[in-house]
Amino acid sequence: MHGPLIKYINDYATTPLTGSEVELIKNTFVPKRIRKKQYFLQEGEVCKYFAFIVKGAMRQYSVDDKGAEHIVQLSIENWWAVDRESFVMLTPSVYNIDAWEDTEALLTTRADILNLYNQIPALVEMARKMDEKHSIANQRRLNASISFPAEKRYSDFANCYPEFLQRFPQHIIASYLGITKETLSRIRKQMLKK
Amino acid sequence: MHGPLIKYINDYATTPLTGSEVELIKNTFVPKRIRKKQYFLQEGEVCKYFAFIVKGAMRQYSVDDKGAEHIVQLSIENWWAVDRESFVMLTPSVYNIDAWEDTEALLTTRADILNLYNQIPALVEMARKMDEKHSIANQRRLNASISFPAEKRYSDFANCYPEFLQRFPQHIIASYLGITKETLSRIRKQMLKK
DNA sequence: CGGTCTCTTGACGGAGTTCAAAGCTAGTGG
DNA sequence: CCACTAGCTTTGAACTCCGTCAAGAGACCG
Repeated sequence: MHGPLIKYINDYATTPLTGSEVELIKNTFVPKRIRKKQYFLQEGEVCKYFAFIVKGAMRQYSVDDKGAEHIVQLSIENWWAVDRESFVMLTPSVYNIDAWEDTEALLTTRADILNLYNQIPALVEMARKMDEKHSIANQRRLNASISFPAEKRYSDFANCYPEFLQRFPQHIIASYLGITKETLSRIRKQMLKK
Repeated sequence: MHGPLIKYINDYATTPLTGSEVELIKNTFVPKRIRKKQYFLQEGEVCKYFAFIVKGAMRQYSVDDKGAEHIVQLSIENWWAVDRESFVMLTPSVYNIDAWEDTEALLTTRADILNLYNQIPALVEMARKMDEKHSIANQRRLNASISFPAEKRYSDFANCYPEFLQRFPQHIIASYLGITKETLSRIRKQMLKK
């Protein structure tokens, strides 16, 4: 169960985890099943857990005044699911996170992970690199959202994350891109002509 | 000259910097003047330096096919200026960073800062917290850009960063929000009526 | 089967863009 | 002290992309 997480950390760190470090991690990250449609986090709650996805798919979204969902993050295997703002600041979250497919995840709390940071340098390194990667991806997405028209955003997304097109339906992708499902449908039709 | 940076780090870290650590930092961060309109980074270059702004204001933006600028980041005193993607991955940047006002900054390279991370735990801690904060801010902005209409994005921005309204002209703010200067002008007119 | 979820299509409306022109402001030099 | 310029903001009119609403067509699953 913890294999993918250990591999993930080792891939990011310069020196591999020792046996005792692996044990620590196994004791700290607790396996949890989240069934399709089940909430991992609901709006208004504090996000207590940081989840590493071993299998499955999750989505993070806000809901506006009119009840419309806006997807801010999609995650599949070897990704993380968490509302960082709520997790770090201990403030109520404005987001919901739920499972789009039946999911197996590894959960840890803020206290436990801070504790691990003190004991496992490789984990600190991994966290830093992960944050950097995350930060970069967000920067790109932000730049795309203010600089590019919908069609280019979609084709960039399709190139960059082809797996996601298989795993999530179109109206979810549309919401992630900040457009409606109808607009995405029309864009795809346009693109076929070329 | 290094005072604000030392203070900044101490504010983020749990234990204050020792005298020798302060010395290390002073030797690693090199002061640099960047005059108004002068480039700190040009599109196509690799971003070699990480800048802490002691005094002044800078902007980071991309330029699209039609020559229009899209502001992705604005920074003033006690903020950082860098294209993280280029800095970390050593890839040519798609952004420009230039000084909007005469600026005094403290510069360091990737090699030097990685080196410092090994010697100053407080700096690692500061970097982690800074990344977290940055990540959170980006998440908010992203969510805003796909969830909220222009007027709400502007009023949120005005509440959150009132200093920026003083320091940057309207057309810069408009670009940062992903709208045209004309639209922002009309939005402000609307808001005055209320 | 019937129900739920998903995708498509059309007609209409609205938020925001584009283009063009004019007004405003602050700094510069005579 | 005034004239001039450059950068910034405002305004109007036409247009465009995208959202909204509504209806229908597949597809999948119990």
